Amino acid sequence: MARTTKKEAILDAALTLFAEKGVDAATTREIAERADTAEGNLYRHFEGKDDLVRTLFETTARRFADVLKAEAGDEDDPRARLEALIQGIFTFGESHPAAFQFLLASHPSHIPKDRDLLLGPYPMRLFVETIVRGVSQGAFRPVDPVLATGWIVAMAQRAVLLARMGLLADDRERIISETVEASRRLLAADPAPPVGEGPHDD
Amino acid sequence: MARTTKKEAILDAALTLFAEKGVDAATTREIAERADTAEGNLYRHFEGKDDLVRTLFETTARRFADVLKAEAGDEDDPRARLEALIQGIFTFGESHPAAFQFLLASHPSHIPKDRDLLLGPYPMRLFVETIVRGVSQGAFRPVDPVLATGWIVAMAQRAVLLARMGLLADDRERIISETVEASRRLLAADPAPPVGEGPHDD
Amino acid sequence: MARTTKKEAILDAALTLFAEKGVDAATTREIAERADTAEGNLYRHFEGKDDLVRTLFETTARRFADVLKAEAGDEDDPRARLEALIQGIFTFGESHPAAFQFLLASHPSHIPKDRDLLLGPYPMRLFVETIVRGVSQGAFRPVDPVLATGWIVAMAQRAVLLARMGLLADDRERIISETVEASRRLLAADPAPPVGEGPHDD
Amino acid sequence: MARTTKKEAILDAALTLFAEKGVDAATTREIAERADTAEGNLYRHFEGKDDLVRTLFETTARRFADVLKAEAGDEDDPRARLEALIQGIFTFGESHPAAFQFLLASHPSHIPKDRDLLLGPYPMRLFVETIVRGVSQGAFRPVDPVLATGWIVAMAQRAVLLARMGLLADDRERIISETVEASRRLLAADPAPPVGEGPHDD
DNA sequence: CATGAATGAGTTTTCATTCAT
DNA sequence: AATGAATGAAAACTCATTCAT
Repeated sequence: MARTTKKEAILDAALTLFAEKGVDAATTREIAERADTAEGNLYRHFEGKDDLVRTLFETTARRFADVLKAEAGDEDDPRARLEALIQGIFTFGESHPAAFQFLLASHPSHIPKDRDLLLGPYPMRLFVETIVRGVSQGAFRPVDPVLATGWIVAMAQRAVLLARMGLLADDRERIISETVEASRRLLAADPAPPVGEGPHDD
Repeated sequence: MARTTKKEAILDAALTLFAEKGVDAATTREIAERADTAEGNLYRHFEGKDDLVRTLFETTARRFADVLKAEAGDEDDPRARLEALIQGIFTFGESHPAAFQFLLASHPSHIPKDRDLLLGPYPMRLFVETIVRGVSQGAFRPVDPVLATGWIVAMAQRAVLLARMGLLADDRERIISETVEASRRLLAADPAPPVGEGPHDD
Repeated sequence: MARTTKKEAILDAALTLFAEKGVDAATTREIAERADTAEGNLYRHFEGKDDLVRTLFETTARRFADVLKAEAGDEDDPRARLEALIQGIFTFGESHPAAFQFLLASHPSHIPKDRDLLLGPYPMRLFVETIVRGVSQGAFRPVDPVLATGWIVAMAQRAVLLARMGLLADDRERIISETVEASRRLLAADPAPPVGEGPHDD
Repeated sequence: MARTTKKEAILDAALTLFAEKGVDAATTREIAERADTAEGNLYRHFEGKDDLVRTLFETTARRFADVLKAEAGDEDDPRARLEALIQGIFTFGESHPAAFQFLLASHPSHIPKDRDLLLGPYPMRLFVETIVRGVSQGAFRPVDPVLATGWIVAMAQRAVLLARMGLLADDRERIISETVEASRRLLAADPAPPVGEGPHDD
């Protein structure tokens, strides 16, 4: 009683294999086998292996963004929203491990357009926007929002990887709260200095 | 009377190509061509492509560690030492761009032994040791040193990548000092609370 | 609408070439060419060249055994049966010259399991069984049946080879009858000695 | 304190490897390694691999003939001489196992000239000559001497192989005496029939 | 004589893609 | 839609032979 269509089965199989061994090392034959279909059938649903990769990048990135959005909800406060987004990275890493690995470990040469992934309609944008707003509202100290996004996303991703490799002693909850706390410190606005004695930036 | 041996030429060519297009996409033919040698000669110096990858991992990781050590010198203060190490990541990213890219972007399935790269005799260990010492001396707040190493290294690496992709407005110096400052905030020990009024942790 | 499948064509081509030039000297390219197919197709039907060799050993040995069985029919008398089996070696050598050559001239290092070919479910067993029976019935003189099988099979095979090389003056029929006669003399039971005057076997 | 020259070391190494894995499967690199010399040096002593094969065929065939001659001595009686020659096959098989295997198992395509090996100045000729003489003297029954040589040599060779494979229960001495006895029966002249009662051949 | 790096043509094998059914 | 045999270009790898030292 398969609820999934053949096309979905192919996408699933490909995603898993791409994550496991990398895009190049995964063969169309393996993908077809794991999707329990004929190799030729793959070309009825996709233009070729490249198309499969492209499609997967888009859907997994969108799925990632969806998880982040769901986690952030309509939270308005930049600090709370940012923390929810970070939590979302962990959630996604756990609920979609293959997608997480695929998005992270694919060689740049396979990524359709680097800028898009980072700044396009996809995941990173949510961070950048939140940080931009937080800085302008004074909730965060002034930093380049793209750089700060890079820092925070990289931190969370690395935390997921280290946890997955069994290199961290703490449990899941603790790792997340530690990483959230770290991001808080990273962006915390400095306490307002006594009037008339502010720092000189020049 | 070339100063470089053929073996070195092969390693160089392979490193560049592996970094550019990924290990799988780089062919032995390309490598040989770029090294200006016959394809077969590659197999006199290495057991095969895999051996080439393994060798490169080891030498580039070691080279990375050497740059970090050189940058840190015999600095003893954990704070200063950590900052020097971070500076080292940028230095290495600039002086050995192909090695940097290769170490970062190779698919895990090509990495000989993940644990070794992170905790073995190689780069990451320098960070972990420094943080352990800093925490025990009270210079840093108490954190899991492996997790903190992950954060900081990931931050710096991502900063190098973003800069390389032209996504950052600031100049090199500024990006480095920002990233160093970020790591400082990440690990800064909290000010000692007034006696008798400390926070309750339970 | 060829009656033969591509797989059979490949096996045929390989057998011929293996017999002609030896397993090592026959290339997959030649095999594919002679089978009128693409080289890659060879690897859909077989795991590799080794698999091809293995498969051919099994099928040709079985085919050899089949010819022997057909020739021996349900003949019960050990003498008659043995002579039919010897006749079978010649028949096989003529009807399947490539298979005959392949079985004979392949280097031991290519033979999957020497014992099997000689004593396993295959050709030689038929001889051994017949000789065992003949000895126990007193039709043959007492000899090690394995050794006797070796003698007889080797004799017949060598006769086929010498004939094929044009070194024998006699015609086919004569060579066969001579060889059969030779085997008869080889195994003939000694005439019962007059009672009381027999040789002492100590 | 090597008594052997480099050239001899190369011949030895090649013979062993050719016997073990076949001419094609043995590489010049292996041969050089086993001879403890440089690969290139092989080409100082021989024109190439083919020359090595040719040389080995000649020397091993000659060595085989020498063993046979030594065994036969100046024995004049055809029966005794033939039995000594058969004994010689076993002697050679034991004293020069690699040479024995090399002469036997090399693919025909590597054998310089089949006729020469069988009938030329080499081993087989000794058998043919002895049998021709034995037949003309009435010591042996009338048979094609080439065919009879083939039978007897094949029998002895096969006996050596079976013994080497551990398929024979009897000990060395017994196997030899059995094989000699077999050849005796093979060629024994029929008892002269009473005058006027000769056999009818039709 | 000796060495072993270098060569390049050749080998086995892989794999994305096509196509007849 | 589905199949899986077939294709062929390209991949990794081998190896007899050459050559500078």
